[in-house]
Amino acid sequence: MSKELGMTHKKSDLSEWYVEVVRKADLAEYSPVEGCIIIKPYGYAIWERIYEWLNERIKETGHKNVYFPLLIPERLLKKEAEHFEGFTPEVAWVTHGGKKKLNERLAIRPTSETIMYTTFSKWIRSYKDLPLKVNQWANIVRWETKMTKPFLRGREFLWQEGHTAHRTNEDADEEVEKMLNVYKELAEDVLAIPVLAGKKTDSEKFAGALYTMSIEGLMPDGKALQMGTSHNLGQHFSKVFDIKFSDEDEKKKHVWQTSWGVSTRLIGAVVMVHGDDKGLVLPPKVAPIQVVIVPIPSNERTVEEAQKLADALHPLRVEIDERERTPGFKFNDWELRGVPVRIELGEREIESGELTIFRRDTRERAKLLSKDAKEGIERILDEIQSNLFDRARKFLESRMDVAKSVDELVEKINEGKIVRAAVCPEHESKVKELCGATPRIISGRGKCIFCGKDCNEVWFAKTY
RNA sequence: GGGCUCGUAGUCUAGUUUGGUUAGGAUCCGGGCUUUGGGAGCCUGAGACCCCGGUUCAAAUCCGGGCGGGCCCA
Repeated sequence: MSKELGMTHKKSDLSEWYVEVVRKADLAEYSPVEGCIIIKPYGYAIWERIYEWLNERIKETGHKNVYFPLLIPERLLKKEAEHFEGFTPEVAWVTHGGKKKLNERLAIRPTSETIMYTTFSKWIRSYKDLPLKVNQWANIVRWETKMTKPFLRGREFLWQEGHTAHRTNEDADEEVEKMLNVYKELAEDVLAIPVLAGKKTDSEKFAGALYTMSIEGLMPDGKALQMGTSHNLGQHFSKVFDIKFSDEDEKKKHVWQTSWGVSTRLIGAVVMVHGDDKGLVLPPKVAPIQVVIVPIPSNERTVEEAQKLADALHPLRVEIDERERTPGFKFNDWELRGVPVRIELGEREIESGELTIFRRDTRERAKLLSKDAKEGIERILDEIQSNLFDRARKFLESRMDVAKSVDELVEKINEGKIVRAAVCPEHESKVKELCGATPRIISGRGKCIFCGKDCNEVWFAKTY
């Protein structure tokens, strides 16, 4: 046998482990384009689980899907100064059409506010047109110069971006919060990743927003990962894109806007948070395959039994592994791919009427009466889902801490914690200088640990 | 942005220091036999020196430049 088949890095070497598990579990591979990955069928299937759940929620909350162009004329991108400033360093430009140089460069969208809002101004005439609530599923290009990592940071990624326009700021506030909560629910209930949710500091907010809210997960190395953002754009964009409506009082007013998004980065978070030394561990709700049946040996009789069992388990996502490999090979292979439940089905099981069930999260075997298969497996999948969440929650809680002084903050950050500390905006950069941590979200109010001034208390952590 | 490293079949690697047989092995892949409860075995076939230039009788090996990967630090 070869060690190269399985994982060679321990999860404690997180960075190398991560890249190895992404490749060996067949989620993604590198492409000929620097910084751009190929998402393989197994990885894409995880995205489809996220897509299906979230798309449903986006519609339930009153949004409609649309599609706007990939290319954004430079003059539109430039309109909102702060936005342009913020995105300029990482915009990729189209300068030629065939052999002809374009009169005006076209940006490949780094986000779609500017192209969408140009059109919003035509769609919105009256308060009766509000709220306008749309969403698009699209790809995005941001020319990252920092080290890229599959799913977590790349030059192109897939996401959804919601864009809404409202009559009042209160309505916009409500929308921002509502969608943040949808994201929190996605992270915690579907991906089994506990998150901190709240408002960003001004230094970390979206370029052009009034304020930004986000959900932040904590990775095993103590670095925080921004997993979703929801922005109140105020009237910054409606003023420059001239999105006005006639209100009931017959006055022309600018709309209040929001935008919000999550991306394929979530796949990276799932890998990091739940995986172990044997490879991927997928929460049942996003696992492309929830149950794999390994017939032992793979012959007519066992495969027939496996097929009956698979039928009985409908509509769970079940795969029967009929490959001409030994059981041991298959066990290792499916563990590497993180399938939550494996059923070992051989003569023993057929004769005894008891199934052998292996749980990926605990790596333990149990017996289950064949006739109770459906409800038994469903129960186990639920248990795995909540066990993964509990495990991650305990980890997060063990790494949450408070600092009352600068030394304490630096010390705790260096221990891989996410630390609450009051730091005024002028001293945020000092924190980064001292320990590499940046403000994640605002947690409350306090007196700055540097200068004693009244200010926000903020969660600090190193980040991806 | 700074530093350190590494590019040999699909994958992992030996060979590079000290230039010189047909570039060796493992795995994967195809065919055949055999086997199946934690990465089985035998036979057989196919498959590689990142690119460009230089030095040399001779370059995977030395030199220069590119391109690409990984790690660490700001």
